[in-house]
Amino acid sequence: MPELPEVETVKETLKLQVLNKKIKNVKVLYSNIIEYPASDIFIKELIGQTINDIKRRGKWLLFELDNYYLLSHLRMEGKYNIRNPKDSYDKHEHVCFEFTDNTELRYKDTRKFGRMHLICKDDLYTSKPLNELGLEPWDELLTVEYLKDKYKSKKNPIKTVILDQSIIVGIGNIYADEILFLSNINPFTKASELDGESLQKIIDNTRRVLTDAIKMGGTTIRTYTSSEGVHGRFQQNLLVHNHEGDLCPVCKNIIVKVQINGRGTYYCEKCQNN
DNA sequence: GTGACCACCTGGCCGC
DNA sequence: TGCGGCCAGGTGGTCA
Repeated sequence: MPELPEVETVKETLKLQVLNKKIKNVKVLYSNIIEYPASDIFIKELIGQTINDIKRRGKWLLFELDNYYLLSHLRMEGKYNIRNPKDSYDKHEHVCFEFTDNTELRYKDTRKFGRMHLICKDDLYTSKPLNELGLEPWDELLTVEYLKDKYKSKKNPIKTVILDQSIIVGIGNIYADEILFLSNINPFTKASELDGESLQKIIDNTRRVLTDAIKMGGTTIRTYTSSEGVHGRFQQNLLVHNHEGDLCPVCKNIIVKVQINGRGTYYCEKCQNN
């Protein structure tokens, strides 16, 4: 499933494929994907716009157009593919952007969880959804003091809180397990009970894990691949996630899987004792 | 403000 | 072999 490194990989791939292309028409085949505005307005406003740049904020892709930003969240299995207009539609292709050069960018999403917003350029960071996002992992404002302040009232397990996109963006279930393992932090520990040393480890290992994952093109688990079927290689580096019953790479204890607030969580009971 | 729970959605997997 | 039920997951909404 796309987390920050996967979105970064998709962004870079798309920049090579659709930059400076002008939208001739838009087809919305499953309107629930379009969160804002109504799909008929979404289509009308997109026609004639050119894709001038593609950025990323957290797990959101930001297509910079002439007058708008098209925001796209891939959620679980969203992906983009360049197609020929003559290609038949896959049943999971829900939105199609037709370009003036006779190519198409199609949004495919097996589970239909992905969402798109069309936001006026001036409102990008003051309106939903970007105004509710926390700090990027590499933001210099991400410090122990920042996390102490954000976590002081959080009684939930750190595994739950580290996924909170209003504090740090980009961490999903896979990387949360890896970050907590590298930080020797038990996923059940209440966020408010973490000391400064543990918070610093979370910051350092978040940056380390996500940087490494981006270098390797992200992680491909189960059905997820990025644009054009590019497979990430970081899954080979996963130390605990998806390793239930395997030996811990550090202490050789058995890695266990538990549920924390409904999320599958993999960890080593011996190494992760803080 | 916070936490718990549910809905969204479909393919894969498992047990019968 | 076929069927039913459960699971996976990120996010937003509702309610206490």
